[in-house]
Amino acid sequence: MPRRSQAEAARTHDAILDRAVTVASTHGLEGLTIGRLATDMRMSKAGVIGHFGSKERLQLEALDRAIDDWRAAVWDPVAHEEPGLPRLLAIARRWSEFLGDCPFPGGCFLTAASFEFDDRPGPVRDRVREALALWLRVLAADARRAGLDDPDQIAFELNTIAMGTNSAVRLQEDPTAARRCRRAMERVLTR
Amino acid sequence: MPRRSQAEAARTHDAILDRAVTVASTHGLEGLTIGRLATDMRMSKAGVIGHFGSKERLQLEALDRAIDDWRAAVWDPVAHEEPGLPRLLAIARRWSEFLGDCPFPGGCFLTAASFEFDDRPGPVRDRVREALALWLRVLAADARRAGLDDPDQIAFELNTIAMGTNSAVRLQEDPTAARRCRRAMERVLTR
DNA sequence: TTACGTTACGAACGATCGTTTGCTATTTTC
DNA sequence: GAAAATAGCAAACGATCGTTCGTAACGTAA
Repeated sequence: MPRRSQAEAARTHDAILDRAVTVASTHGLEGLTIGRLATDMRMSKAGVIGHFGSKERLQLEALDRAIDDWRAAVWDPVAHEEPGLPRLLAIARRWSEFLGDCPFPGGCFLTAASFEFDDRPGPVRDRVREALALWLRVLAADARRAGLDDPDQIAFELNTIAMGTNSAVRLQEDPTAARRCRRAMERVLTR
Repeated sequence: MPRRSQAEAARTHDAILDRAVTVASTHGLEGLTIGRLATDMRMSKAGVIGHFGSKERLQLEALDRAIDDWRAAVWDPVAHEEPGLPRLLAIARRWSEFLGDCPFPGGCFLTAASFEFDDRPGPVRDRVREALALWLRVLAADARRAGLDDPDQIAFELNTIAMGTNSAVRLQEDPTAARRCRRAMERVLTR
């Protein structure tokens, strides 16, 4: 295959990332391999890695892509809601829907990455941690605005519910998980 | 190294499993490799795998060991408590202590395995799922005994809190996570 | 039109993966 | 005491890992 134009190369880059996010959602960011990605994309390994320089940078770009996707799916639809309890309730609804019917075949990418890298120092872990910490601050800020007691505890609880729900959906294949998730979150918010 | 007696071989077997559980708690059951295990144990790869037959059987034995350890650390100390709310509160205390100060360097093994294998069919996933389902039934039974509304929802919520707490402890290195975990569980039980 | 930059390839690198084979040394069994 | 069973090793298997190299083909800018 000959060289493509720069515009086409950018599309190739994107397509590789799409595939990377899909594969990593089930096999993990570490289980993601250049060779498999190359086969899937009908490219050479060198052609794939050439777009990123190293596997770690590929992992980081895939992670950023997944974060963007997540924000677009969960945060953007509710960002316009009134800050405080109304927005928290909207988040509870949207978040649990997202977990119950996830766009990635392996469930929530960020939850999986959290557990995969929680004990492995490096830029991937740092990035996951940063994204999660930001989200916890967003939740706590709205909880404070809503006048709820101990906003950090509220944020903590909402996040644990979401992570556990991912497991209930994927591992236990519990069809009621999304409903239970929303119910649990609403209980936290309205007690 | 010459052959050892059967009693010594059993000890070797156990020592390999100990190491396997430790390594897998941070690197995952898939990141666990025979070669690394052999180096750690100062054995040959063949000597290691000879005890288990295949990597998958090693994974399953390590998983069973981790399940036993977990039960000894969390369930056994509270099993004698009065079934119902008293035991659930004891579980909340013991479980959150366990999560905050885990014997494995990589945090709760079962939580990690849940997320690692939740989308990968096979005996490992089946075993994790079975163990978790059993635990959920135990929790729900006590919740029912306690007269709590929707016992399955209670079990679901307690489990999500535990899983999320593991992430807060490991990834966020949140020193208040264990306390928040216990508080969240008690709120679920006494509302 | 020429020169340069870049995409992507094929091939190879050393390392490591899980597993198998052949063997030795020892324990266990008869 | 002879024979069978077995723990563990050394070496090698083919496969795959991430990465590097040289090169061809093409787009882009001078």
